[in-house]
Amino acid sequence: MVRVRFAPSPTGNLHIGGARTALFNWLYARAKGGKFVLRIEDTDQVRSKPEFVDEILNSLKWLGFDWDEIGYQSKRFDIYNEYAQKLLSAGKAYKEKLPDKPGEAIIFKVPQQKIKMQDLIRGEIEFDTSVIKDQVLIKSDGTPTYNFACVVDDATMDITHVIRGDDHISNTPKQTLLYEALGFKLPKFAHLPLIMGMEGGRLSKRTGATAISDYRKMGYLPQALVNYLLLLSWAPGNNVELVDINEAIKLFDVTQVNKTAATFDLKKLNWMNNQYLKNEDSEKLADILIPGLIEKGYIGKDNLDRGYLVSLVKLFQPRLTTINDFPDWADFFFVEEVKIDPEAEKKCLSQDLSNEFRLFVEKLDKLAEFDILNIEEGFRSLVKELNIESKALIHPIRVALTGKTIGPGLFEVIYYLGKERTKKRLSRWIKGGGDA
RNA sequence: GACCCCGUCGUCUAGCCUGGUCCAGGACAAGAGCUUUUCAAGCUCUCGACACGGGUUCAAAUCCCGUCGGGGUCACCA
Repeated sequence: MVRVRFAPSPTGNLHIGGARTALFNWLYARAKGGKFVLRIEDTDQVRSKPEFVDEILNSLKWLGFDWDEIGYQSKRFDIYNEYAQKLLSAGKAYKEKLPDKPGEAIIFKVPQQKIKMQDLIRGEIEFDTSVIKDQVLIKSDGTPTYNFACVVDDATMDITHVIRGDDHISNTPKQTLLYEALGFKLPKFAHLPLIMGMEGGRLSKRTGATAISDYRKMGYLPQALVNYLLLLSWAPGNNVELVDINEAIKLFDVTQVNKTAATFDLKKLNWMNNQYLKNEDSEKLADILIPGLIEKGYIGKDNLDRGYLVSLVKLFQPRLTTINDFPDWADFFFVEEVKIDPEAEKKCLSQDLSNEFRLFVEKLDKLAEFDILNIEEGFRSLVKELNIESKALIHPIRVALTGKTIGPGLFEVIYYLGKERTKKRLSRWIKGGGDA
């Protein structure tokens, strides 16, 4: 039975790197029909905060990584002490009292030897432990150190595969020594390459957002983020980029993960998010958008026309990079007074188009049916009569109606805006009293 | 600095294990154009890489060695 674990420390948010480690562990567990164990590494009493535990758990849930078990290191101090005592009485560890420390620390005597470890991703890695100092097991305040708690936990929780970041590779010989000293069976190790920022080095806040919750706030879909993370250091083959998580479970294999560190590229994530956004069910997308629209005062809590909203979502869906783009781009559908972008006004509405606008309004009034096809037909006939280019009128009308030079097709916009609002917005640009 | 890991287009990668089918394929980005309704969507095209140097071999991105480059770790943090 495969048992893997993800062991975050609640001293901060769940970040991109952690999420990717969680993803690969979760995938491996699901692929092998094993268990995915969560272990909260909260031995640092000062820096660990319960709100970070909540934040991490919520982010994992949002990403869709359900866990089978959860444990907290802070509840296992007795166990760590028990094993430390064993090493002490076996003569493999000793106590030390430092003048500036409260109590005695328990320290592991590091035996000098060569260690060969097998890594599922990298193959054989060799270390000479003579360069490693004796390791503190239990600190003088009675709490265990990371490497010790980690070994005791992984062994006693029957973890079969330790899948973690590359940065732990040099912890592995230290831990291997502890497994041997304690008589524990060694798990299999797989060290994932790190995710780096665009400017090189570790992904950091300077380079961009690192917290998963930030990506959620920025309007990324969890499926898109997971798919993007999946493609960092792993590829399903056959030039496939968009891979459904259930498909990934079938195809994933840790041993095929790359060895090279990957750079986090927001542009590709954006593309990926757009792919998922355009394929997402419009009803579902509307549901995701509703809270934000209510918050902005764009729609009412009680009197919202869901069908109408879904139509608008469909209009913008292919273009959205993030969920948050929708309220920004579709704002003109929800407010009475359109905010006209000054640049757009200068570009498209600086000349007097009173006559053209008035004639267009007349066309709209004469339509047998106010629908997209008829609106376009009316417009086309007007342009023909005026003997002008379509775009000479389309762009000014778009700016007058939406305040923007870009957006969905104009005739759809007019249809969903409705005749009255369209006329009202056009009349503002008709000199000498538009009677709309 | 010591130790460890890594090195294919700007970025993510396929190919490497099992040398020839690779004058290296795909995706993102970028650039150009088309879409005579914009683009933030769509379509088409272009640009662009085996880090370098030695071997081994009839043949090397693929195997070996060295150099260089990048990253990580060296805490009574995790």
